[in-house]
Amino acid sequence: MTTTAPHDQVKDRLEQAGQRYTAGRQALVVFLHTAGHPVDMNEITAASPGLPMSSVYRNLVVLEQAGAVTRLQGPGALARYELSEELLGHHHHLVCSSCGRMEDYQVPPEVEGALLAATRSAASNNGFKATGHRLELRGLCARCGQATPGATEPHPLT
Amino acid sequence: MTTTAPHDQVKDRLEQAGQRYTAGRQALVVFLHTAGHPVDMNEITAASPGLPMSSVYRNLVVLEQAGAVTRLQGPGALARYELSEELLGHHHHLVCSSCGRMEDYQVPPEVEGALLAATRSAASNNGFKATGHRLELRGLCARCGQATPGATEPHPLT
DNA sequence: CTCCGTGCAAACTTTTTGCAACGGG
DNA sequence: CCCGTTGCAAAAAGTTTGCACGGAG
Repeated sequence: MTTTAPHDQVKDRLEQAGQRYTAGRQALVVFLHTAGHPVDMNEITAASPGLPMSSVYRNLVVLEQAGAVTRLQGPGALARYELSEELLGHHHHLVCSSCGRMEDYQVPPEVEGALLAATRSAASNNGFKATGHRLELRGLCARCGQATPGATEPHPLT
Repeated sequence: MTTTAPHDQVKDRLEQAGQRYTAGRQALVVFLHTAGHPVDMNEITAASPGLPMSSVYRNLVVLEQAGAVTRLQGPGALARYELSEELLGHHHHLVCSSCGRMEDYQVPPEVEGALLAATRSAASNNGFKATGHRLELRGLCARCGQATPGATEPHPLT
């Protein structure tokens, strides 16, 4: 699961963008990589107490612009971040409607094919030029399975 | 396109929740209904200058809890709202990666079938109990088709 | 020496909440 | 009358920005 973090690719992308692959950025990439699922600010700061949020946000912006990180908007107000599909490969997400947690998820190839087809057929629709797709499977994660079903309140932490 | 707004269903739902279907709420429902796509606060307040945002937010919460309105998190920071699927029927969205605008979109039945199948097969995955799905087709809307492709900045307005 | 990156604090944006006044049933 | 609803203003939550310092190239 914890295969070596994609430091080289990230470094290349950053340097192409005229940015350095500093210690803080490496730590961020390692954290995103080992987390294995899209993380939010709470998770990041919980993992490194004292780390200033502004630096984290700034580094996330830099990494996003370099194409190394993707920012996702979950159901809640908090943004979530993960390594980009260019590093991680194409995938989708399971989203817990109770706590907002996300997990990566690969759909079966037939479904992926159907989504590709839908993207292409939508390419003509309404003047919209569709270029990609994003699927969320909503439900309850293991933690929330038994708690307040139907609710939308966030869970304690992580 | 502008079939009669679903006042009766909304009213029923609100009354079941012990809430009234006031003028402000009716106006909101009419606006959501005639807009025909998920709208954000800017669009709402632009349509009714002077209307206090707090009331709009509160009414949206009430309507959401009554199951008449759904809150969507677009790519940007602003939340978008539309009439719930219970009123509008099941559908998905085209999302402009440049300006954040969303349009409703029905996928072909085969794709919908594949999504259902994926939802069911994910039901077993990771302890996640998948109960529904949400598909976004990303691309450029008609307005943004020629402008700054690849960018993620919002467009002027509406 | 020159920039890029960092930390801190303050600003900003979006959304929520408290409180007093209003008005329909 | 009562209680849900409204408006205004203040607060909260999340994110962004300005500025000065420090370290890498």
